[in-house]
Amino acid sequence: MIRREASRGTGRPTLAEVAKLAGVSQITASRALRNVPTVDPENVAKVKDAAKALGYVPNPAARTLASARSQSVVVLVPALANQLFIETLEAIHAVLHPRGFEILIGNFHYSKEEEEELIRNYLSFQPCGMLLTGFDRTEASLRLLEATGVPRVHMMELSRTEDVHSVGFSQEDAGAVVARHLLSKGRRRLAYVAAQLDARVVQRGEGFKRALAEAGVLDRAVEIKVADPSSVELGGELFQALLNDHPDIDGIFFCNDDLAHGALFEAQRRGVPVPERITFVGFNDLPMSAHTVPRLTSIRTPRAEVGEHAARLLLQLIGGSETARKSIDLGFELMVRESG
Amino acid sequence: MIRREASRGTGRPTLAEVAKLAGVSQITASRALRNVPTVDPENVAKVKDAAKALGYVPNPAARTLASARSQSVVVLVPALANQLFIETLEAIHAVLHPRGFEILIGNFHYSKEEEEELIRNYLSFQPCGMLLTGFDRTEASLRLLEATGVPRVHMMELSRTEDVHSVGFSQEDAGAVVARHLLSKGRRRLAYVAAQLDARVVQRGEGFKRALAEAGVLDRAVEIKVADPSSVELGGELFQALLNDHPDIDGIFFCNDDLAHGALFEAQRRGVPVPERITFVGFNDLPMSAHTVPRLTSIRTPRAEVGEHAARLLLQLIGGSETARKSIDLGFELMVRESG
DNA sequence: CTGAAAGCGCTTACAG
DNA sequence: CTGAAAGCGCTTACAG
Repeated sequence: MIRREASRGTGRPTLAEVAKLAGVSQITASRALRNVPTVDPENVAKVKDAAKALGYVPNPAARTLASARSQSVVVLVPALANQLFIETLEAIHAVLHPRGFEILIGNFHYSKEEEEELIRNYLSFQPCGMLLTGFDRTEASLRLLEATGVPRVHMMELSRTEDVHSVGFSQEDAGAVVARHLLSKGRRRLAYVAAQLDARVVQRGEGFKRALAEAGVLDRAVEIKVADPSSVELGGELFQALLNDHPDIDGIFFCNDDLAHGALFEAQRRGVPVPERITFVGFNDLPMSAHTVPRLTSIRTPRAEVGEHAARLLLQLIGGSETARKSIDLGFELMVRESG
Repeated sequence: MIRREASRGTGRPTLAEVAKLAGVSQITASRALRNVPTVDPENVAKVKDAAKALGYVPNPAARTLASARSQSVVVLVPALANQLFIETLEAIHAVLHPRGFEILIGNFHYSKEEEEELIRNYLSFQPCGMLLTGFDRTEASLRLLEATGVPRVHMMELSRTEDVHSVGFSQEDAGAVVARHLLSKGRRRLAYVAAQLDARVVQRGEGFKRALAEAGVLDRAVEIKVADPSSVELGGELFQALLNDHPDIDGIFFCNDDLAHGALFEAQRRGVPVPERITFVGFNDLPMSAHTVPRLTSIRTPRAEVGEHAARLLLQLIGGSETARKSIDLGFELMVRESG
């Protein structure tokens, strides 16, 4: 055989080769490529030219091993089968990928135990930052996070304490806004229909009930909560159950649009006029909600914006900025449409 | 401060410490933990006990650097904002994660150029395998894949040649099945409405038209194709346009369920009875399709199964199995419901 | 079945 | 602003 591959290694050009071609030491080449500011601009140019000429691509494993820190950001979400988090992930990606960060996506399926296992596992990759969903997790998860001291930002909810960074909006306030909207439409016999009972779903319900209490109609309100995963099908079933048990309900707040869509289909099948007989309000404002029959009134949540701001905030923390804001409230918007 | 962190490194227990505690050499410890079969079972037990006692977690960066191969599998999908690929990803994860593989998800947004950039980027992580969507990519992408020789499996379509591994079903046949179904319902003036024109959408259309040609009704058929991303909204718009230009159309095949859902809403708004006046058939059978009004007839695609089988096949290739099947046809199923 | 040595490709820490 | 040396934590290749 004429030419043998190196018996070990990747066969790709290395930093040493780049340095040699550029006529500088390896460490200077390393600094130049990482844009360390102390390097002579002339040398930076030489190194970058050499890297380009050789088609040099840094080896992330070597970099991580040497620095004990990867260029990976871990993002933990409770679900993927959910437009919500996809939009958030895309926004995160759009901020971090161009800056050379890798994104490791972990789906914990609304399970704290699964999240704990993911945290344990991903920490072994020495991520340079983490983006987490909310604040509700196991004690062990919390200890792991604190022990490693990896910079992190919590998404979707706002922290009540000053020791963590968060980007989101007030789930409680959003629930209260829905309640006041239904009341303004003259509805008095109201229901909260919820599934997939995570902390945020509970908070929405709390805000909803708080506003009903303030209006003096809480005692007439109904709450249906099931732990099952949300789905269009479940929405139809819960609506049917609600109608059977409480035929005089005149307004429903669904904890998410999926449930509301299913209820909309079921209402139509049963000939229950929406909004005339019952008013529907959803949550999240999925793209489809503007097109259903009738079009669904819903709370538009800033999903993409949460991802974008959380990623930017994390970037500041990774960069060691002390001036980073602790908490960013992005708000929400009630989209009033035909269903109520 | 009482205790300082080590100035370099992770501070985590290392393989050397495990080996020392177990009373064997480092390389024996390494082999024991990787389940290399040649190690004395007694030593394996000692090493595993020591690892457990120390809370040892392998350092993936060191492993990757030393072996020039990571434990990561790259999965490239054209979209995430799409129930389809989420289910596939979940199935892949369920197979690979328990076996210690990390999954790097790349979304190329139906762009071949973006896919090429992702391939280039992810290859620097030295993945041990890749799961790709379909066969339609740039020349440069193909060269990169061939050059590195990373084991790979193509998903969703079936390969026509014998040199690549694939798991999927015949998109063309599925299109033909839809056509024959519409014909069996007495429909003769048919349309194919498609967006997001990737290779698979085109193949479905080809199969559809082939069957129409065989039935002698192709010359009366209409095709609407737009390159825009699919959405519920677009489905409504395309349906409206079709109705205006070709009011006598009596059956429509939508290239995916999202478009069909939008058309269903639009039909209802305009008072066009489905299926009486026009029959609708979708593609993919999203969970919602069984619940719309009317319930949508659609082709159920084996999305989760594709992910599962592709991951298993890849595992065989990674393990060096020569007996792995080249191509796995998982088929599809026409779910006949109310819309046609 | 086991091990000492070398090496993977980078960055850190220190010195100048 | 630059560099020689050491080291990160593993696995490979070879020898026994």
